[in-house]
Amino acid sequence: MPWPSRKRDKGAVADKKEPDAKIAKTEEETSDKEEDEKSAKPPAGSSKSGWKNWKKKESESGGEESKITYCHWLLKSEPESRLEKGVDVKFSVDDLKAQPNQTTCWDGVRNYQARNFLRSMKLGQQAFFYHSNCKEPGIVAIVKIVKEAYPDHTQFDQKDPHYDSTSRKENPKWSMVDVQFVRMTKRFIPLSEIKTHHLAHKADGGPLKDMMLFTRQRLSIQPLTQEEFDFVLSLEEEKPH
DNA sequence: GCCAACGTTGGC
DNA sequence: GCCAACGTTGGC
Repeated sequence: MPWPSRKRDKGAVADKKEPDAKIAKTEEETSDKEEDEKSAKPPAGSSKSGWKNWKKKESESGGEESKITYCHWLLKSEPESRLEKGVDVKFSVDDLKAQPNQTTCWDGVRNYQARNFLRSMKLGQQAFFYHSNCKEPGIVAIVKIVKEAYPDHTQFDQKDPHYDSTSRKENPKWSMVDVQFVRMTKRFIPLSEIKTHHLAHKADGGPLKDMMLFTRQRLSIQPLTQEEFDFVLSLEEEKPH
């Protein structure tokens, strides 16, 4: 499931050693191959125009399948307290700003499609910070990727709500990135308003017609096209709806 | 708190 | 490999 990301208040960030995730053992190496393939591509029905800014990435292992590289993202996080296995999973933009360097690791993602998107994130790319499962869902801030995917240590922590007993240290299933606060959006951009545009654009072919917030509603890590990102960003200059 | 959407699991 | 049961997400 697309877990909302959870960050502990550790300020747990990048400089710690990655475990020996590199030494892939043999038994499990194929365990997530099929999931790798099935996600990380545009929805079947999407028009090419919607994805035109996505660049192809050559596969290093001999071109069996070209994958798409995305440029912008939307990250969901829950700003209101909620217990999961006894642990509060709340993480609002204020919590992010309170971290050292206003940076956090985006741990707890336990959905293969979301994981694959995490793994395709590149340093410096920007993402919307989205508040979900709360009174006023919507976009509150912009963050950027400051460390590319590396193993999510919480999968090995039995006390973590997202512990995964099936994941091996030699071949971790789950990844995370580090993200840093960039700025608040000039105003809160509510889901309802984005949805209004999405519905209009479905009729008139506008930039939000295929936005994953609505076509893949439960995905916690979502790519945005340049057009989608730019359009949503343009909303911050406008009167609230 | 309700419940629709939808991903995962497991029986067959 | 199908698909019903189940569990979670997340808007409302």
